[in-house]
Amino acid sequence: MTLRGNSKKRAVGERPQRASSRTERVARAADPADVDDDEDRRFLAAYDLTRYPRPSVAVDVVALTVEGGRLHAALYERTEPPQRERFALPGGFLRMDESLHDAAVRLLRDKVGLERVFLEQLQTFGDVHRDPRGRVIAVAYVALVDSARFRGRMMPNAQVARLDVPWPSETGGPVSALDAAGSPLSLAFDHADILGVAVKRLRNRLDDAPVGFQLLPHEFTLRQLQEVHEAVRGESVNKDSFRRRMLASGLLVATGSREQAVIHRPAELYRFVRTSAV
Amino acid sequence: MTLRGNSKKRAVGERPQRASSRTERVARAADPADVDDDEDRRFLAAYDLTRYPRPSVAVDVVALTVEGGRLHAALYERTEPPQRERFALPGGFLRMDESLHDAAVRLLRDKVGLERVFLEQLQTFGDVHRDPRGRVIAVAYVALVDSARFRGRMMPNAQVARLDVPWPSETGGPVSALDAAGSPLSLAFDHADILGVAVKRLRNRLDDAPVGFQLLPHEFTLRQLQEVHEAVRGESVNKDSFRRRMLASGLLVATGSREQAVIHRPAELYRFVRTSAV
DNA sequence: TTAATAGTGTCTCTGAGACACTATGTG
DNA sequence: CACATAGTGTCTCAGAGACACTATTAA
Repeated sequence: MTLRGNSKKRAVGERPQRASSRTERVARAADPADVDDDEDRRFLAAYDLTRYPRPSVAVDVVALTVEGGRLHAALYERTEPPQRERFALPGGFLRMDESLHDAAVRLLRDKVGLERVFLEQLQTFGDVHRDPRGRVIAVAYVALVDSARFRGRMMPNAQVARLDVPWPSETGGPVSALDAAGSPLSLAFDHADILGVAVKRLRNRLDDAPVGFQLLPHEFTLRQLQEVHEAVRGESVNKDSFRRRMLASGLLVATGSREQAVIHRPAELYRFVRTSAV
Repeated sequence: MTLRGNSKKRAVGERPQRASSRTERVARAADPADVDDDEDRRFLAAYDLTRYPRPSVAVDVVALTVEGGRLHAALYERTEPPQRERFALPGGFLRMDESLHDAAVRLLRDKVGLERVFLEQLQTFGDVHRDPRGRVIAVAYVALVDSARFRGRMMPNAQVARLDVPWPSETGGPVSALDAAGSPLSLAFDHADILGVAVKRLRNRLDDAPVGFQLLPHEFTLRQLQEVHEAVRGESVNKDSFRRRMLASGLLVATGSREQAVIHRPAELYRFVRTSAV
């Protein structure tokens, strides 16, 4: 490894050539990719990341659904301090052997009983005093769920709480959660802010991304899809242009069957076509 | 705190009333906000977050600019292992007394010499093996900078490297960085992916958000703004409709003065009007 | 005057909103 | 049959692209 000084003067970005003679092989060993392997191995053997102060890292999941034309989120009443009796997002601390995404999947499975749902990173919240236990940064994820999948899965201290979004369009701001009677729930930590960011992001994504189908059963009518969009946006949308836009998007495919047991003309059932971009 | 059992049976979401009698004051003390204060204080005194394993948390900044009609990012050649001689985003570990945003501001100031620039959280990267030193999650920020502000501020082992984005539209994927001669730089860790997510996000935001002005000096011509948009999108945009859209957006205000020392008709200089939404 | 870009006027095309109309199920 | 909602046809309006034309500066 005496070539270190020389190798550093090598033209930046120069690519190693295939080589067979002795000198060329030495030159090739000076390529960053090879140097790393040897040098790093020794460096890392003596290196201890945990010498330095580290925050705790939590993963919180905003599991959103639409029920009765309104946005809802899964919340748990905390049974242990701190902030006992307040309502919190399902969450927990990141384990050392799982990725952030895997942690969100695990928490959704263990705390809400849901698997195979749309899941996407939202944002990381890192204010110094956001958690009274100490320095905890929270990586928030958003899950979009068909409301039927919640049935019977909620724990006794949990509920799917209706969200009250006090701002129009994509303004942003905290969001409050209401119980079945319409009274506001006391939210733990900065979870009202996290809910607000989740709703804001979802409203934004509705315009361009193939989002919204995840909040419905596998087969659905255009009317149902429109009601989901209206619930997310918090305002009514034009029926005609909504139909045209959705049918023209190529994201929907007609199943040929129609909805059952309705008092009026039954609508065509559609299915979501997952595009290559997703 | 013997009311705990009772207070848990209290109707969910019930609001505390203002009260003065003894019994009412006890009932009021059962409100979560008050319970927390007392109960939490004792709980937290005995609680130690650091008993549990924690990852390290780094903050990495993607400082983007446009030079010569091309996107560039500030990169540092690593002088210490691991991955010495590879190029990395300016970054560092989060301190316990600063928020994530404050850390990004500090790193931008200390490592790139920039202050008061547009800065926004991008995404958090948390694959288990993304850093050979151990479990490190990285919260990435994007800074948008007028290229003139880089002049003379770069450290000797740093450069503003041209980005080569190998995908069209908002497809996504890793992005490579090129040196002045056009040869690819070897990027450290998962920083090619982080750059890719940064470019993808910027392309998306260009459509709806007041973004792009941050990449230009305080006063600029419409032509300059168009070149920035073209550099970000990686494709040419229609001049006429770009002008109309920008002027109609209300985000620009004419200064009344015109550009100097050009070989042709000088263009009006505009300034960015920060809207209330931002 | 010429070169080069700034900036305007106008035509067409496309997509959204509005609205009237027809279609098809239940009771 | 009436009722309620599904679904279609068509008009209008606004914004984007295209393109021709005028304006203004330096050399």
